[in-house]
Parts: sequence; C-alpha cells; structure tokens
Amino acid sequence: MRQEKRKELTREKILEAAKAVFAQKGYAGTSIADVVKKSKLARGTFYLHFQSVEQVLNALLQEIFIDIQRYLTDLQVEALDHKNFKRALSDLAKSLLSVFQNHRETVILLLTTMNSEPKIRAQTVWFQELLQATIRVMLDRGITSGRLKKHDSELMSFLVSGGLREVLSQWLLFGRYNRDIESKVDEMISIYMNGVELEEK
Amino acid sequence: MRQEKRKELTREKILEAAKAVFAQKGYAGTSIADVVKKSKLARGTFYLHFQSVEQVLNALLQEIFIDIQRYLTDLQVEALDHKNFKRALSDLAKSLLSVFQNHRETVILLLTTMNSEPKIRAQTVWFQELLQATIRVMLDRGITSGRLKKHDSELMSFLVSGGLREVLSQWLLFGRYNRDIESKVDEMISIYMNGVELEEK
Amino acid sequence: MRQEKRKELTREKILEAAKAVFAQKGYAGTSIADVVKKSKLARGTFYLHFQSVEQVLNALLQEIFIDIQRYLTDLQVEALDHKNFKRALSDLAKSLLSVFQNHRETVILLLTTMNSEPKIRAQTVWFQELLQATIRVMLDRGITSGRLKKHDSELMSFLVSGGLREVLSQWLLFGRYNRDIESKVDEMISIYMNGVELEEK
Amino acid sequence: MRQEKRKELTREKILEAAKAVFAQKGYAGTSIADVVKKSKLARGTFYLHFQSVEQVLNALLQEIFIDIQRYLTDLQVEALDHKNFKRALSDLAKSLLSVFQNHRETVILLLTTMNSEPKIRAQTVWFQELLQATIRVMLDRGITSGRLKKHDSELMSFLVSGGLREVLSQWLLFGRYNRDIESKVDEMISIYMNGVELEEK
DNA sequence: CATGAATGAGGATTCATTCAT
DNA sequence: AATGAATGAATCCTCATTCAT
Repeated sequence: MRQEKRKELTREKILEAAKAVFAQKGYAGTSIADVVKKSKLARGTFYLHFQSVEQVLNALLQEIFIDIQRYLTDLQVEALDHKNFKRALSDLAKSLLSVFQNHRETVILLLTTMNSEPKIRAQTVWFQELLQATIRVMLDRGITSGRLKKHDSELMSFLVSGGLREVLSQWLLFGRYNRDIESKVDEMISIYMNGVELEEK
Repeated sequence: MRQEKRKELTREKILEAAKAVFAQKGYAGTSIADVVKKSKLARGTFYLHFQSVEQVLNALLQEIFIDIQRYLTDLQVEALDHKNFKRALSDLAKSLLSVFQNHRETVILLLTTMNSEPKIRAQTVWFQELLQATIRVMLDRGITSGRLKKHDSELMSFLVSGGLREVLSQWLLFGRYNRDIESKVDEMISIYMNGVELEEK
Repeated sequence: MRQEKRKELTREKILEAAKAVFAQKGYAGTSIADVVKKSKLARGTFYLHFQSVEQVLNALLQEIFIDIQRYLTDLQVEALDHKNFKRALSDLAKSLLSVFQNHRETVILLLTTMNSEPKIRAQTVWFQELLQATIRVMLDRGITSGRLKKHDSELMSFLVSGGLREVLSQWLLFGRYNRDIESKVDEMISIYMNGVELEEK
Repeated sequence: MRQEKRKELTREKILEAAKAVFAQKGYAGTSIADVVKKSKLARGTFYLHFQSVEQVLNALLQEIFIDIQRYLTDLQVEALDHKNFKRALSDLAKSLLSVFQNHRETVILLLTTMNSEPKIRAQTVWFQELLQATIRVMLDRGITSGRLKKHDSELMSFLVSGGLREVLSQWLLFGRYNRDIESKVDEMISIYMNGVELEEK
C-alpha cells in the first residue's frame, strides 16, 4: 500500500516537471530528457510511468478535461430555463473562467497546443467540441423555445467558441483583462445577443 | 545572371518541399532532413538558402503576409463609407476568403502554427494583429459615424477575429462549408450586426 | 557502487583510445569520431564523459601535471642546500627524466601540443611555467647564497627550460640519446654552469 | 602578361587572408572556407592557386625560410674569424632578430606550428635544423681553433636553439622584452660562453 | 520501484571539392 | 582567370530507449 503511494508521488513529480518545461519551451520543444532533468528523477523512472512526452501531455489535459466537462454539463441545464436569460449565461461564463483560472498553466498548454499538427490535435479537439456542443445545445433550446433567432446554431457555436478562445488567449497568454475580465464577459454576451448595429429610427 | 535564376529556383524548390512536408507532418514535426529529402537536393544546399526550418516557415508566411496586408488596407478604406454597410462588409469578407483560398496550404500552416510556442508565435502574431487592427478601425469608424453601438472595439475585434479564425479552421482544416462558405459569411455578419436574441413584443 | 566502477572504466577506455589516436594523428587531427571508433564504445557514450576532444586532452595532461608538480617541489627543496651542488642538480634532472619516461606518450602529447593555437596553449602553459618557476627559484637561491653569478634569473630560466624542452623533444620525439641520456644531462649542467668558452691563459 | 600579374595579385590576397586567419584561429583551426571568406574571393578561385590550407602554410613559410637562410650563411662565415668573438656573435644574433621582427606574423605562425603533428612538422623542421646546423658549425670551428671547450657540439646546438626558441616565444608570443631584447641577447651569449657558476677563490 | 550508464539511430552542420557560367 | 551554386561525405550532437544493479 505504501509503495503505491510512493509511485503516485513520483508520477506527480513528473507531471509537475513536465508542466514547468512545457511552459518554458513549449510542448513541441520538450524532450523526455528535459522532463527527466527537471524532475530530478532517473531516466529510467520516466518509462515506468509514461512512454512518451505525448502521454504526459495527455495526462495533464485529462485532469482539466474532467473539471470542465462537469462544470459545463452541470450549468447548462439550468441556464436556459432561467427567467433572466442573460444573467444565467453570464454566471455560466464566469464560473467557466474560474475553472480556467484554477488550471492556468494547463489551459495555456491547451491554447498553445490546439490545432497544431494532427497527432496532438487529436488530444485537444475535445475542448473545442465540448465547448461547441454545449453552446449549440443551449442555442437550439433557445431557438426551439422561441427566444432566439433561427440562425445556424453550428455556425454560431463556432463564432462563440472562437471568440471565447481568442479572449482566453488575450487574457492568459498576453495578460490582458487581468482585472475586468468579468465585466468584459457581460459585454461579450451582450454583443452576441443584440449585435452591434444601431437600429435606425 | 542565369546563375541567380538557378539559385532562386533552388530556393523555390526548398519552399515547395517544405510546404508539402509541413502539410503532412506539421511544422513542429518536420526536420531539415525531411525537407532535404523531399526536395531531392543535397544536404548542404539547404544551408545555402536557410539556416533552420524556422526560417523556411518565415519565408513561407512572408509571402502570404504581403498579399493579405494589401487586401485589407485596400478594402477597408471603402467599406464603411459605403451606403449599404452590410453589403460592403460582405464583399470585404468574401474577397479575403478568396485570398485565403489561393494560399490554401500556407493558411493552413498559419492556422496550425499560430499561438504555439513563443518562438513561432512571434512569426505569426502579425496575422491576428493585422486582422484585429483592421476590424477595430472599421468598428471605430462605425461608432464615430453613429452607425454602431458604443462597444469596446478592441474586445469586439477579438471576438470577430477569433470567430473568423475558427470558421476558417473548420473550412480549411476540417473541410466544412466547402460549398456554401459565401452564404455563411453573410450569416456571420448578420449575427455580429444584429445579435441572436429575438426582441420581445 | 559497482556501477561507478564501470563508469570509471569506460572513462579510462576513452582516455586510452584518445592517447592512441593522438599519438598517431596528432591532437589537432583527431575527431571525436576517431576516439569513439578506437574505443569501440557507442558515440553517445563519449558525451557522457567529455564534451570535446579538448577536454580529453585536458584530462590526460592533468594526470601528468600532478606527478611533475610533486616531483619538482619535493626535489628543489634539497638541491641547493646540498654541498655538492652539481651533483644535486644532476640527481634532480635525472629523476625528472624518469617521470617523463613513465608518462612517455603524454609527454610527447605535451611537447607536440605546447605553444600551438591559443585555446590549447592555455592548457599547457603550466608545464613551462612550472619548470621555469622551479628553475628560477633555484637560481635566485644560488645567487643569494653567492654561488651563482648575478644573471637575470628569468632569462636564465627561459634558456634552461627551452634547452631542456629541445633535448626532451630530441629524445622522445626523434629517438636520440636513447642510451646515454644520463651522461648528456651531466654535460648540460656543466655547460650551463661553466660555459663553453676556454679561459685564455 | 597582364594576366599573370593579376594572378599573382590574387595569390597574394589569399596569402594575406590566410596569415590573418592563422593569427586568429591558429593553423589547425582554419578551413579553406575561412580563408576564402577573409579574402573575399570566390571559393573556386582558391583552388586555382592552392590545393589545401597546408599548401598555403607552406608558401608562407617558404618566404621566411629564404630570408633566414641567406642571413645565416652570410653571417656565420665572418663570425668566428673575427677577433672579438662575442661581439661577432652578438651582431649575428641581433641581425637574426631583425629578420624575425620583419616577418613577425610568419614567425609566430612558425613557433605555434613547429613540433605539432607529423604532417606539419615536416614543413617546419628546416627551421630548427638550419639553426642547429649553423650553431654547430660555429661551435665546431671554435673547438678546432681552440677557443671553445670540447663539448658535444650537437647537444650544445640543441640547448642554444631551444633557448633561442623559448626567448623568441616570450618575445613574440607573450610580448616580453619588447624594449631591451638587444641587451638580453648579450646576456644570453655571456651565459652560454662563461656559465653561471662563480669560481671559488 | 527506482536508478543511471550505455546504446546507436537519426538529425544538424560543416567542409573540401566540382563545375557550369 | 574568376565566380559561386551545388554537392555529399564526414563530423558533431541529441535523443529515446534498454538493462544491469
């Protein structure tokens, strides 16, 4: 029993080391040797836990995936039934942001890793697909219930997930909106809901 | 004089070979050896023209950069002065798409390369920044002229560029919208302009 | 614990291989590949122990340096206090020669490597400087004690170390004096002590 | 005829460039590419004049060889017949030094190149051999004429050439004796002639 | 379970050399 | 005679992977 704990601890060390190296050199630029050196473990030890750097990336993304998935499924349920629709959306978005905040390093890893070469892409599509599916479900419900215009909900989900991703990048990668991220979220929602064009009288 | 032509030709061969390998293995996965093998030139010849794969990427992106920049600056001028604002936007977006279409392979390279590790990011930011700057100028003019709501034009530019990028990815990377890309563009514009929420009566 | 021994053994193999290649091709002409081939180890193994051929040279010279230094400091102490000065000098010189004899290959390496390009020179100056310093100390003591003429002891140390080096080269590099090296040493001392000019009567 | 002059000029450019690169990187460390780059000529041009870096070294040493040889043969003739023997030696040594002074760069090249690996050694032995032969001839004449003690003139020539070489190195390589080289020469001669030991009364 | 020395395949880079212009 | 683009062998160096301890 104690040996298992020890093993788990070593695995954790490798993940931590990998996270640090990824942040510094980027995923594509890190070798097993890099992770081993950072972890201060022996070269052979790495292979007892992972077979490749890719697997480490996978394990890291796995962790955040579960969190995000839970949040989204939990929250989307209530959102559209709520009387104050925008308010519900705003709450959803903000709590999503807090999840990202908690996994800051991993989300950055996700952002810099998404859409790169095919092999890695396979490990990250879930993020976009999950986001897009959630948005789409909400939109479809909104359309069905007569609250939203009859737009192509798939296209709409692309626009929103893309916009969200860009704002996320600006926030986590480039340090913008460190303070007023929450108020910006409300503005985003307002734009998607009501558009930017002024009505002519 | 003919020798210079020959050199230029060799350079072109390397760029073509690189484009092909990038498309197959992704940027991060391609070695100088790969490019050399594909180009069927000698190993040493590569170093006569480039120092690293990164420089090849750079040269490739350079080409498209000039095209895109010219298009955007040319077109943005007219757009907002036009009487039919949406129509002007639609035209702009569509001609931009045709530029992307012409540089299909390079745009894919750009999409899969953007936002990856810092070193490469530096070579691709211009794309997002150019796009965002263009959008922002248009929005600011729209706001000043009283046609658009007073939203944060920077935030708005993030949303639009992000949305556009995602749609581009879906189109060029995943083969969606091969036929009706043009009609989708009009729908996108409509969403950003008027929002998705139905007015309550 | 046995693993460390194994490592030390491998290191020794590399040093031996290097010594052999140096002797055959000369330092400047030997590549890492040469040493690896001679040692029959894997290419990567070399880098586990050294970073460059230069470092190997260094390690080789280090060994002899310690021996020579010990001899010189041990012996110089007694020499000048001795009643029979020439005899003491002769003993010192001869035991120094025996050190050189024992490290034959490395001394040859030293002789062919000294005074070459700056980078290597830095690793070999100690030899000349050590020799010259020792000689100088002895001379200064001889002058102070009134046994030697008041010549510039630095200049004198240059002459003696240079002469010694040349004789060494003739002996170890070109195979001269294989038998009567000892009697030659006495003649050298005699020359430095009493000069070559006959007194006029 | 003019073409020959042009060719000679190009050859000179290569020699000059080589001299500069040798001084900076040392002989062993310079490639044809280095010399070509420094000379600002085309790669192919090098091969019209030389086949290897070694040949360039050779050409460079050739120049100084002729000068030195002439000096030595001219001067040794008179020296020993002179009434004031030491004075004659002193003159000889000093004019030799002035030859070295004029070929400063090449002599440094010679000093850093002598006694290195076999292939190069072959090109530089003439220097030591010439020096030693000259010294030996003088000594032998001195012995025959009853002016010098009956030492082994070969051994003596090794001592003197070695000492001279060391002093040369100190002077040209390490910048010692920049001013008083001439007075040091007289001291050297005095040492070799009369020794350093004080006569007991 | 953890260690780290050794391996050798493979990619990066340099260099002498050729040859068409 | 001079040029410089192209060549490919040779070297340098890193990396994932194995295995005895």
